[in-house]
Amino acid sequence: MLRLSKKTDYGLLALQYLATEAPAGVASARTIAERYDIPVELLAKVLQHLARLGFVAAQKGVHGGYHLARPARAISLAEIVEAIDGPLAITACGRRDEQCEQFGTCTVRDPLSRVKDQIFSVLQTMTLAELTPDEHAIPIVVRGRGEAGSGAPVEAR
Amino acid sequence: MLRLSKKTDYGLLALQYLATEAPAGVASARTIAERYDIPVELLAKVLQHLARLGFVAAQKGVHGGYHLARPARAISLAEIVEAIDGPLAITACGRRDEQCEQFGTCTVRDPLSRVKDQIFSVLQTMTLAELTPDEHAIPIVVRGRGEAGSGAPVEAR
DNA sequence: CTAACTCCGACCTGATTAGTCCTATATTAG
DNA sequence: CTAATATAGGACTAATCAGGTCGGAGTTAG
Ligand code: SF4
Ligand code: SF4
Repeated sequence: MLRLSKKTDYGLLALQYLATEAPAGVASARTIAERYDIPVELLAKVLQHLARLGFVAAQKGVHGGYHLARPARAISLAEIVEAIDGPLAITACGRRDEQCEQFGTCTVRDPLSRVKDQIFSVLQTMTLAELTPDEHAIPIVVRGRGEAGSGAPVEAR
Repeated sequence: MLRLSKKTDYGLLALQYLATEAPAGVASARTIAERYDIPVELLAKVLQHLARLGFVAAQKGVHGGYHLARPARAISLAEIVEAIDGPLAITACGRRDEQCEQFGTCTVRDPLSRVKDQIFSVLQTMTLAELTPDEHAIPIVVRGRGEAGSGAPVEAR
């Protein structure tokens, strides 16, 4: 159904919190979890993972917590999604290793791969800084062939 | 992981077959299933579903089968995906009914909805006719604001 | 030193999906 | 008419994966 996992959802929520709401940009897993009513341990795991990959820095101890390790504008959605959900793939043949039964005879693999690249591109052009509802989004237009404007371009509200 | 279901994958394969390979544009579920080595019953169910929604027309009987009910150029990927996998949604709050626990406090719902619209737009601008690897794809560039890192615009081979 | 608080890694469980099976109905070749 | 072949549709089972939970290790205030 083309959905991204709840973990990713929570991750985005947490990162967005650290980027905008958190006092001094620091907050513990517990604080964030209570703010959004997320299972503490689960969010903790997500943050741990993000810490290992260098998105956030962790501080143990009594007044510890997490804070962004990189500026919000330098973190793309694509990075976050791939960090938590693994490499982006819309089909089962998502990059080497596991290839589906009909890999050899498949005639839609390449075209679908192109679609995947386009989706990836969409995710890559949006940064964490633009994720907030406050900051008015910059209009982004997806240009298709020929008729540029026709394809229902997504605009800022 | 942002993946579309195997059913959809099979559906695309079948429709693409009917659009290009099938002699006289007609083929039975069995034929297609054997062509791609897909479980017959499963593909049959997918095709039945597509028939009910008017994508293909079914002909029962000894030399029956399915054929496209609409021209390939008039069928977008978005339609097919939504027909089989249900309404496109990248989050759990995918349109009314089921809303997740943190619906009220969520601060990323709206931005993510915009992302969804963009992805939908990508799927909508691609038709079944362009799904074939033969037909050389027209370069499609997703324009964001100035240069998103590796950018990697999607090009025709 | 120790108690409170935090991050950390492994485990378990329920939901979704992929796949199977069985029966009914319609069409046509012979 | 009858046998073969095709769609139609439901119900059932198996496998996979995401969501959630548990106990443990490290760090710091007092
Ligand atoms: S090889 Fe073809 S059928 Fe298999 S997962 Fe990739 S696109 Fe789908
Ligand atoms: S409401 Fe927010 S947290 Fe819940 S599914 Fe939608 S985007 Fe995710």
